Amino acid sequence: MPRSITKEALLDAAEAIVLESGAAHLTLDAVAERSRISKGGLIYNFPTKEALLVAMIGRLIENLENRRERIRRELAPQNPSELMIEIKVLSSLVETDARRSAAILAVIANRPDLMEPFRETLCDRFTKRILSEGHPERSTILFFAAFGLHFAEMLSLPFLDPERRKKVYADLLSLARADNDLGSPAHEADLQGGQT
Amino acid sequence: MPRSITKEALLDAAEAIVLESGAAHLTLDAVAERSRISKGGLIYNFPTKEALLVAMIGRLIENLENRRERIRRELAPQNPSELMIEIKVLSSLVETDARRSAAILAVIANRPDLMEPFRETLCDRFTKRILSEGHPERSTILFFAAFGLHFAEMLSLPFLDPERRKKVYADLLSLARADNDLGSPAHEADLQGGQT
DNA sequence: TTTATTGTACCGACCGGTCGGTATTATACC
DNA sequence: GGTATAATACCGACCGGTCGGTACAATAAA
Repeated sequence: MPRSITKEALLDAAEAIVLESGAAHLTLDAVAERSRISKGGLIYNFPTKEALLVAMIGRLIENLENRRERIRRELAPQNPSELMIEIKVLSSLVETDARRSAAILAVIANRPDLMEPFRETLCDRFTKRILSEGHPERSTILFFAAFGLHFAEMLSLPFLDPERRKKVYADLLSLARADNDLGSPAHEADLQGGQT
Repeated sequence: MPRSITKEALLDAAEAIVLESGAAHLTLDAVAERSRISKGGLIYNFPTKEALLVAMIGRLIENLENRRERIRRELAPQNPSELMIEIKVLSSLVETDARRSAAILAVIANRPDLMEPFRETLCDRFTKRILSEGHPERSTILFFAAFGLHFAEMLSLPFLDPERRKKVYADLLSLARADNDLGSPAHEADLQGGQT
């Protein structure tokens, strides 16, 4: 049990507040009231607001990594590129989950410095894994398209209706798959076994 | 003279605070202190915090639209698509300008509702103009790639070093140009004259 | 009893905003 | 010209209220 029920409820409440009212309204009292847990209970579980913010990013990263591993297993038979996995991860975040990521905005707003670990995780994955695969120019474009799409959703910018968005993610994935199949038909073993 | 020197100084200070310390630290006292204008002076120019936030988005939109018009004039000989213009606009925001856009985060954090006009502007431009041009699937991918790249820069996610980023923007632009040249070689007049 | 957890009253710092006042300049009247 | 009037731009002390955080008594679990 990595986190208690109480902690989860508090984090849920915090996310909900950010979504509904903006990061500026994320106050300890508001979190306590919304979760129907007393302020004392909140402070017991998260001694400072910083601890709460850290836990919020933590849960977000955890959620993303769980998805990624699940999708990695699901796609394994196709011998997928890291880019394909990443696109699948982002597209798997339906509206609700995508908007939950907006909790990051609360962290950026309150304590930009706490973003550092997340920044590193994200960028490392990109540079070390995706860029090192075949055809970095195309991969970069596909990655940023998926990333941009995700951010648009996160800020609920209604560029695209759900069906169209799904279609775009599908397009991105099939383009990535095409690159992957085309780029390295001979050394499948490298991608599978390589663990850098 | 659309805005006074004082107002500009106050908006500069507000942007700087958001960049350095996060939206939560954007307080009236902080803006006054940083701009070395008294709190009274600040309130004289922006009667409420909301007015300050509105002016912040206003200046951002203004800046973007000025760039767009300038770039539209510059590219006019090439008979550019809206997508090309949009990519050029985003790529013209060098690091400093891109990070200044992060002032939007302050608005989202403090008063998400004030984003509405900006949201509409952005999405209208996309759906009405870019999507209506030839080959919407490719345009969508190119647009979101540019958008994602911009957002990454805004949040100073160091995915790419400056040279690489420039290269990606150049790639996006040449792809957009290829689509544009290929898509409508016969009816240039339509794109030029059509004013919907 | 000990320990873990919760509820609540409270504190001082800080927040957005008000208000009485000042400095400067332009205009009006004599 | 000299002086009263007024508009503009700005100043900074202050107010009511909110914030993150503390103190501590009450309760539950062992």
